[in-house]
Amino acid sequence: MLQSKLFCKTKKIAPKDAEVVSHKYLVRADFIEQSSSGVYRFLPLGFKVLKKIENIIRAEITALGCQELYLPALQNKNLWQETGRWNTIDPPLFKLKDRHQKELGLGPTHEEEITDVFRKRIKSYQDLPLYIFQIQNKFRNEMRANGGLLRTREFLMKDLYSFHLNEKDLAGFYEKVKRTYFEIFRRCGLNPVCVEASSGTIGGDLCHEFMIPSPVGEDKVLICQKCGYGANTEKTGEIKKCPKCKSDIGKERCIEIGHIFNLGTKYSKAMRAEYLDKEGKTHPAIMGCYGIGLPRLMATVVEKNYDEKGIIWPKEIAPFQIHLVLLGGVEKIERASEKIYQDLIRSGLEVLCDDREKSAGEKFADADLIGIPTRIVVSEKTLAKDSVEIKEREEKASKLVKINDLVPLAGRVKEDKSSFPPFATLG
RNA sequence: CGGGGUGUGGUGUAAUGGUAGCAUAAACGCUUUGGGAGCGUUUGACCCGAGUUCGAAUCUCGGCACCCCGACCA
Repeated sequence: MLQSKLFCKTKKIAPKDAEVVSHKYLVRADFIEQSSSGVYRFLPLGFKVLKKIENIIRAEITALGCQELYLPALQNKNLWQETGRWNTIDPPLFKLKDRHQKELGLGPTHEEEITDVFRKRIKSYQDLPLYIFQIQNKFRNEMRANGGLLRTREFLMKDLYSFHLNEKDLAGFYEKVKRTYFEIFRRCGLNPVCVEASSGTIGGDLCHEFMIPSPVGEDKVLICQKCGYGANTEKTGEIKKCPKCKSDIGKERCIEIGHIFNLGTKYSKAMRAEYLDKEGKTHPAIMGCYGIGLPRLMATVVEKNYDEKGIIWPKEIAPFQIHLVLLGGVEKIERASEKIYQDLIRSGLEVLCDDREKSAGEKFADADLIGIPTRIVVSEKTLAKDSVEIKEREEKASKLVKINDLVPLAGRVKEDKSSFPPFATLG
C-alpha cells in the first residue's frame, strides 16, 4: 500500500475531549473518529487492526470446535419478554418501534436469540454439546460512554454460547475456553489476569473476567501475588486477606477485556430449551456464554503498548508489518526501492510504503505515531552502501542491512509466521 | 439518572459588550530534503433559537451537543 493513497490524515494535536492515551493516539493516528457520544467510526487503519483481532479470535474459537453464525441486531420484543429481560436488563435496551408501532430492541447480547435458535432444532442428547459463536455489533444503552473505545454504546463483540448435557461437561469446556482466551490475548500482546466476578444481568452463578491492570481501568480487582487468586471487588467487597491462602491481598484498577459465564439453566428453563436423554426424559440444556469486546481490546492493547511518540503495535495485529519509508528525492528513491517494495510484498509481508513528498521529520513522526512494528528506511545514504536501514518500533537503535540479504530473510516469513520479527536476528 | 464543566476555521487556542486574531492542517509558487523545514500568496470559524443593547463570540433565558466524577458493562 502506498501511503500517498492511504486514507489517513494524522493530527499533531489530540482533540481536547480525549483523555486516555489510547483515545488520543488512535484519533491522532487517524485509526478512529468519534461520530457521537460512545459511537466511533473505524477508518482504514483502525479497521485493519480490528479485522486482525477478529481473525485471531475467529481462528482460536473455531479451533475449539465452535461454529460461526450471524444473528440480528434488531430483535423481537417477545423473545425478551420470555426471559423477563425486556425491562430489567441493565444497561437498558435501546428500544424502537417499527411503522406499525411494534416494539423492537437492539441487541446488547444474544442469549435470547441463540436460545431460540437452539430450541427450534435441538431435541436430542445426541446433538449435545453444541458450541456456537458470532462476531457481531452490540448496542448498549449505557449511562455514559467514556475513554474512547474503552466504553462505547455500539461495539463489535465476539459472543460464544455453549449448550451441554450436564454441569461437568460445561465445566470442562469452560476451562478450555479459558485457555483459549489466554491464547487470544497473548497473540494480541496482552497478558491478563483471570478473576472471579459477579455476573450482573447476564445471570448464572459462576463467572470469570479477564483483566488487564491499568490506571484507566474502571474495575477494582483484588489480586493475590502469592497464590494468584483474583477477584473483582464487586463480587467480594473490600477484603484485606486472600480467601484462598490468607496472605495480604493487593487491589489494582483493571480493564475488563473478556468475560465468561456459567449460565446454568437460566435461559434454557425460561425459554424451554430442552433435550431428551436416553430414557426419553426431558432436561433443560446447561449453558455457558463467553464474550470479548473487540474495540475495547484494541484500545487496551494501545494502553499497554505505546511511548511518548505513539503506538507500538504487537506484530500480529499491526495494520501493516513493514513501514517502508522513502527519504530524499522521492522519485529517484522510489525507482531504486521499487524492487525492495515488490519483493517484500511477494514474501508475504504487508507493507506500507511512505512515498509522500514530505520532510524526513514528518515521515518519522507519522511512522512512530502509527506504530507499525518494523520500519525500513531507504535513502541516498543507505543506497550508497547498497543497504537499507531497519528499525524495530520498540527499539531505539537501527541497523544497516544489505539489500541482497533483506529479501531472502523476509522470504522465510511466508513459511513460518512465528519467525516475527523477521529482521530481529540480523546483526 | 445525580453532580460538575465546555461549545470559536479540519484540529488546538485568543479576543472588558465595540474590526473575530494566532498556531497547525489544507491549496499554489519558489527554495529545502535523515527527526514534524523556510519565504510568499490563498481557502476556511463564533452550536441553534429567542431576549437585553445603538451594538452580543462575550450578558440573560430556552434548546441541542460533547466531556468529566458516580453507578453499570465487553
